[in-house]
Amino acid sequence: MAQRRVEAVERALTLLEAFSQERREFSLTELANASGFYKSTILRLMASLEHFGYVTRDERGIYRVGPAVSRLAPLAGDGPQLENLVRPILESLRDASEETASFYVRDGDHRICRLRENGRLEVRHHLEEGVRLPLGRGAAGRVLNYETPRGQVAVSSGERQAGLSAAAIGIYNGEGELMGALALSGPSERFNLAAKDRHVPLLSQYGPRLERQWPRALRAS
Amino acid sequence: MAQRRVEAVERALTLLEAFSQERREFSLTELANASGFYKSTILRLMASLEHFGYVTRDERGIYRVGPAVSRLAPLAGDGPQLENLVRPILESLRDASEETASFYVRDGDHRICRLRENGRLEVRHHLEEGVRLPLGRGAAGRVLNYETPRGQVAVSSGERQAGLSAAAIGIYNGEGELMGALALSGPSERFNLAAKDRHVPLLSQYGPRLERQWPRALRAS
DNA sequence: GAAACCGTTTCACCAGGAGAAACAATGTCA
DNA sequence: TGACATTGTTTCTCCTGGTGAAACGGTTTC
Repeated sequence: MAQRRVEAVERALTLLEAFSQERREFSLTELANASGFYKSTILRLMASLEHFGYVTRDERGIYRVGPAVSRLAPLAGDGPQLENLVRPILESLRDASEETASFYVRDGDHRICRLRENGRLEVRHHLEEGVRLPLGRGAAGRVLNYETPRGQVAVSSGERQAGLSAAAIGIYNGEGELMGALALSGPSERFNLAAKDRHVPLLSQYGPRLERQWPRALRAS
Repeated sequence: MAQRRVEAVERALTLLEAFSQERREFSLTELANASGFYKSTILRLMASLEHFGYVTRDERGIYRVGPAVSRLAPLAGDGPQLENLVRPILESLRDASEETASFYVRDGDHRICRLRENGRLEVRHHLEEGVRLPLGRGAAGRVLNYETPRGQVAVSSGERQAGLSAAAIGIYNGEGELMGALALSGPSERFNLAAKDRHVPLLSQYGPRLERQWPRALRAS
């Protein structure tokens, strides 16, 4: 009886999951420890991933994420469309608040920072596009986890990371589906003072504006 | 006797290869036609890819590239490091030439546009990050295919696309390995006039400058 | 209302992948 | 210098589990 999924593929993808911002290089043995698979198995799986450019391997045998993902990344969600739509809003939010503005989408039981404009102040929340964070913790996390009613701004302080505060609002498309979360974040000491009077109103203003511009066909995935 | 690669994994990756800028949505049957695999096979492979977030599937059964690749993309090569290094140079080149500036890396028998700053003029070469182009054709393509001696600027006109001209120079690390190609491109009519006097010298100037800044550990993959 | 087309389910067969152990090539320490 | 540990690689047997083909049920088309 055929399964409904393919184990070998899932193992290969599990290996890819080991790579992260903090850990972007693996030797064979390290991958074996991280995944629990046999080295011979990993060797075969990684050879296929390497053949398609999803990982590279240098002369010392160290594995890294390869260029093929860079090719696919712009196709995720709706490629440049999302960027053209959201980026200008992030820039406005960043300039108006002087804090880091970002747009998160849900990815299973995590959330991914798809776009961000880092604040310009020396002390700021420095965020990278593509980082994967837990659902449920942090303002944007709770919004994407459906813990916040539509149209309401969630705020958090030190929830996911000590000293970091944030505010976020859900972005819904015309059919009422949650497309992502628009967020502002910065150091608690400064952020909390201005949150009520400035950051929350900003999101209440720009969130619905973004929703109004949201194209019917765009799913930020 | 065990193979040295895993067939099921390669089939899954072949399915991902079907997606491109021009074609970012597939129904099951379309994928079957594009890949030649049986529909039942595709259903299983895609279920695994979907489970890990590499593709998504909407209520109508349409497949799209999923958010997991957005998570991995910043890890490719050396993530933000490459961007922080090359982006400022692209901006300078773009401003000095008024044409589109880009940075390509090799990916097997193709090249990928990793970073770009599009020109600001109305008639311009509009390029997207992540596009995959053939090796061997176009100035950057020939550079990455080792058809141009180190330090020399390659020029092309209408080679890959009619009406499009470009100039490119190879970027080598301290060990003399080719890391990528720095390129300028624009509409032939305008570009060719200024190429000899402005664009080629600009690349001769910025190419070596980038090489001097290139960190020992950075491999753009 | 038949034909065409779609996505999905089922199942027998056997290719091919997992697992384990053996092996080779370095690296490390006494 | 030699023993031992650690790394990546190869080999081989067994049997899982993936492929391929056909059948199924729903929807659209004409």
